Amino acid sequence: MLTESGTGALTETPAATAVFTAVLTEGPLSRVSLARRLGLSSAAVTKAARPLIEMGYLQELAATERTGPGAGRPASPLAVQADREYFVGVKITGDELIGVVIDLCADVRASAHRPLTDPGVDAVLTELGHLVGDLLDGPGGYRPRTRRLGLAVSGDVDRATGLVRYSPFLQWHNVPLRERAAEVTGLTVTVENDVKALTTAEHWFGEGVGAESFALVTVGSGIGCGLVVNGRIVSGSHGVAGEIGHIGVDATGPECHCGSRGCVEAIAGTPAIVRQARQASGRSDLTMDDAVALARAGDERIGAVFARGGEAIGLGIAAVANLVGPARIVVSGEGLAAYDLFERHIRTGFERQAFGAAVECPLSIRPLPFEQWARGAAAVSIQSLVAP
Amino acid sequence: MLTESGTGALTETPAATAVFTAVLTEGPLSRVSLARRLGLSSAAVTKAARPLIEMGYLQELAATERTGPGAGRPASPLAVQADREYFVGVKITGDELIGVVIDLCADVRASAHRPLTDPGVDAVLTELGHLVGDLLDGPGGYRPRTRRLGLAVSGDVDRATGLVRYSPFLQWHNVPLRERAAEVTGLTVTVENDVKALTTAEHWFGEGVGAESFALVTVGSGIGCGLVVNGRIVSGSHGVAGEIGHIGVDATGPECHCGSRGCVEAIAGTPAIVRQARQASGRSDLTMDDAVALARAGDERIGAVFARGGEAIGLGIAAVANLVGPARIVVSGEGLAAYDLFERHIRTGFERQAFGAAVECPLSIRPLPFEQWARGAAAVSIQSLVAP
DNA sequence: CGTAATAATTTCCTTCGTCAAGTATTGATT
DNA sequence: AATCAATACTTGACGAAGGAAATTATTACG
Repeated sequence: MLTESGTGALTETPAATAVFTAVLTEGPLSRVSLARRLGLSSAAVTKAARPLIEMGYLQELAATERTGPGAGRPASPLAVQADREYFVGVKITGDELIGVVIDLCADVRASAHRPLTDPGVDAVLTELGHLVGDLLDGPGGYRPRTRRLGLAVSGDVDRATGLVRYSPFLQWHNVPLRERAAEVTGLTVTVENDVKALTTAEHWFGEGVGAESFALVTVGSGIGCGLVVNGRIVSGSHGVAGEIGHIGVDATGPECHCGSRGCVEAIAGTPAIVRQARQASGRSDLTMDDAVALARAGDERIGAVFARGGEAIGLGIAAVANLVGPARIVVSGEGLAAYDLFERHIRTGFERQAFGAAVECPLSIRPLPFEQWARGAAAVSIQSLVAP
Repeated sequence: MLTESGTGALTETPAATAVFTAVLTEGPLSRVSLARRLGLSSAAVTKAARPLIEMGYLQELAATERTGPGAGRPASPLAVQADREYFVGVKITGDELIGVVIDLCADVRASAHRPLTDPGVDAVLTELGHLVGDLLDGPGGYRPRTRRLGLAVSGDVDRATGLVRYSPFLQWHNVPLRERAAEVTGLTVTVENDVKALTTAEHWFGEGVGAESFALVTVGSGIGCGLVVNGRIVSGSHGVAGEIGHIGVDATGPECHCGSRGCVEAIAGTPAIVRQARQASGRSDLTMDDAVALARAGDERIGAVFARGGEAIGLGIAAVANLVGPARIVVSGEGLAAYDLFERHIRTGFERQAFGAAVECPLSIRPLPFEQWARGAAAVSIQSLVAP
């Protein structure tokens, strides 16, 4: 059972929030190093940490062996008590709900999914209730220590109010998802755009940790981009941000559904890859898996499709790097399941177009298990606990 | 004579900084409305404002007439005392120094310029000393109330240290400009990248006031972009940010010096416009002014050059809008002296490529007197006084 | 003139974080 | 072993910042 204040937020001082966030994201840290890092006195850290330890959110680790030449009392690092609380995250797509339970360290403890036959709001909420029940009342026994649920939805989402203004795949308009989901599940709900959720997760718990700015590029049927600048997620004033799918990279390229030609998405999106692979092979029933298999087996024409796609992605990434100058960039997404076919070409495209020192921006290119989308949603709910 | 603490920064509390910034940027405001706007108690505003009034930075305006039906004590709005302090700003280009004196409201009070024959650091500093002397010891008598100098330089500048890492036109490498300029002028110096300085000025004193995020696109020999996101300027981790000049908008377009084809800059930069106008007219000695005159007179081939350029700019702007979603966008720069020839086409290009609701982003398109660059530099030095 | 309404100020109080002093724990030196 | 220097952490007094609520100021309206 959890015992803190009613709404559940850790009602702490700014210093306590900073301390908890730092320990959460940057692993075990001694009080003194926290003080240095956060620009606080060590006394302030001691005071801020005490209630967090008492509430069981932080624990003191055994002293580590000394480093450096001098003597001195060894530090007793503060670490997150991972099992103190669990968080549910659910990614809602047009045909499936994917859910996970994570602990305070954002490690996935359980996962489940449910197919959706009807993307209507009511049907989705019913399924959501079942999914959350499955996750929390199953073997792990997570229910008693779980209070929060994060939902990730593609489209225009207002995180502050939990309103889904518009979600294209679900065809939802102005759905007050936070309230609805809270009714169904009894949990405190956070709703966030899927790409932003994933970006947040990566910023707090992944490769974006410590970066003042970074970008997450997702490759799938669409090409998206989440941005963190000056330590904060970029939201876009008109509900639009991170749209890199329709940057033009090849005016002679294929037509895009947006009306233009040679958009990144029209070359490198999963459907575009499949279409081009079918053309190249002459087999109209070719699947993505087939295309990957053929390319890996050395089919040059299909290899060229991936090469061209990778390069288009790289050019899009370069545009991001040139414009906002992130400290690092992560490229991920279902479309990168075949990342071995893409990687080199992404780098080629990036290096071709990146301006000046922007080429030095580290690129991480790796596939993304679909479950990570749900983890992103759950990570947002951790964030809402810590920094509401 | 100015009398505050040694270094000159207004050493205030966070609340005082917020109050002063709000009055500075959002015009006269009563204490109560400031309190509401800033989320403070009115008592806090009273306390924060008092020393600022005593120091002469703020003044209390006469009560304005009541609004609304009810009665009540009229508000006495706080306004900036524009003449309390003056600021010098200098834009350093490869062949000229442009300087201005502005008051606390960022209104230009004096301006001057000096040609540069030698872009070497020492020569520039000597000229800078003369320019500042001309500005401060001239008719306005600004010297006694001037302590700060802002410098705007193109290229990679570290504002925090005042180091010019690299400036392409000046061919400067790692010049500790802040220290050097402080020696020469005896003023407290701030150094900033020119586009960022202009963006900052627009954010605090221009059309960007009140916007949580906005973008300033400069059109000149290059195409640049300054960004404010979540209320803060975007700096770029590797010294690169706002580079939109090399987004590809037409793969069949002219070659660009960057090695690619059809970059915005290769189509719409001033040199590109001139080159294309020469081609279109067959006159190899055509100047920019000639091209503008011919286009305005109805020359269709040259008009098409501007049309194409404007559209390219619009496409680049759309990329910015899609990626960061600014609340508004200002398009400006010397290249827009002929903005009547560009404007419609910029909007066309923007609307063609802007994604979803991003088309609703308000675009301001207007020319930019060159002196504004210097004003931007001076505005940064105001900012360094208020929020160091 | 009172009275309601709004603005600004004052007083008192809480809270947060710093400072400086003290405690704890280690390795090195005698 | 005893001491010392170095580092980590804790404690308690203090100060500064901002809030709450009462007080004063100034208006419009009856």
